[in-house]
Amino acid sequence: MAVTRTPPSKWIDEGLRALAAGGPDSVRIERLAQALGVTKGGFYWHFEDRSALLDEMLDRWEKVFVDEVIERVERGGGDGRAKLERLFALASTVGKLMKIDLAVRDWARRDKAVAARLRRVDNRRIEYMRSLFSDFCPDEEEVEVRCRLVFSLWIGNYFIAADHGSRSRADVVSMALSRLLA
Amino acid sequence: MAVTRTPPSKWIDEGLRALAAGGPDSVRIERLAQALGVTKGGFYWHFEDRSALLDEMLDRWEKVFVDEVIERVERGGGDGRAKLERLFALASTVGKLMKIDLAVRDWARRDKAVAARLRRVDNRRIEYMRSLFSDFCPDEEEVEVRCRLVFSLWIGNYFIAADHGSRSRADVVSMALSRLLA
DNA sequence: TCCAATCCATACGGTTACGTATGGACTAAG
DNA sequence: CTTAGTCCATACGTAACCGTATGGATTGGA
Repeated sequence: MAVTRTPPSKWIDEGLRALAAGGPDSVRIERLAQALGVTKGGFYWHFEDRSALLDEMLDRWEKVFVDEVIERVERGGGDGRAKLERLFALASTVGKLMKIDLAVRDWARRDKAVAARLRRVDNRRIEYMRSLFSDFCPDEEEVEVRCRLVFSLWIGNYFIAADHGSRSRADVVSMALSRLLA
Repeated sequence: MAVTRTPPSKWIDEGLRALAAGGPDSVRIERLAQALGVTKGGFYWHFEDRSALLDEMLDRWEKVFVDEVIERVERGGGDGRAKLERLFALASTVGKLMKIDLAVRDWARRDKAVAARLRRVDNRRIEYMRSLFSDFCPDEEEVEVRCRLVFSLWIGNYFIAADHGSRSRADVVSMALSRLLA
């Protein structure tokens, strides 16, 4: 009946922080313990082993990242186009969350279980985007193409390091987005 | 005057293989040695330390990945549009090379030196694409936007896990590309 | 043949991290 | 206050890996 000084959620928080900073390989239990000001003694009370932590980190990511963003976009109201603009802006500015997303995305390339989760998440995102595009775009094929391009543009914004000469990258991305939402 | 049984290039090959499979953290000298059928004894003859290997791996990647692809595209001839199609197809099918590229791309997010290299490489790619688009697209702004979208589409093809309902992902990507090359 | 340079095997110490075992500390209930 | 349950500290054994030191093996040339 004692008070949990370091509940599982804190380990998960710190784990996600490490994941965002250095990928899954840098999620080390003893480092998390040090960051939390405790030893790993309590970790193995809450978790079976390291992979159990990784699983719960992904659970949290999967639950929060889609619902939270979609809910915030929906709360703003407006038509499909307005929501898409807000979705893109929101997903691009969360920063901290974005880094976790990118780390998971890379992690999925070498772990089948993570890949399955990512597929679920990405499909829900595409599904939501599809519903928004359908508001003002009648051609189904065109909707799919635009979903793909907007999603790719968003990902590319973080994985592509190129500049665009005199133009700023943000400007080019913004112009591309406005064409896709026309 | 002895023969080098395991020259630096072999260590670099094996290192790139490990990088593609598991990211930079999985490039372990003793594992590479085992894969090469030797011990690490010879490694420290050729390389100063582990980071020297990583550097030379990046040297190789930087030299080969742009020149090789561009040269193969150019050799095929045709107009800008044809070359762009070939560029996209070629870059998407190399597979093995693609995995290295993606690993470097993720690596760059947490290492400034790698990020600088990636910027150089991506800028050269964009530059090449820009020249190709300019062949049949007079508007400079439009060229930048299309470069960005094609590049993003290419990256997204590997980092996005979503499906498209009844349509195959390859079809959607292909449709998107043909729109961008119109 | 024999030398000398090149390359590799082996052994070592140091570090980091996993997972376990065990005991201690703290808290709420009775 | 006692007690039982919950949570954490500490210590341990094991494993992987880094980088070094040192000696042995191999090979082209004198």
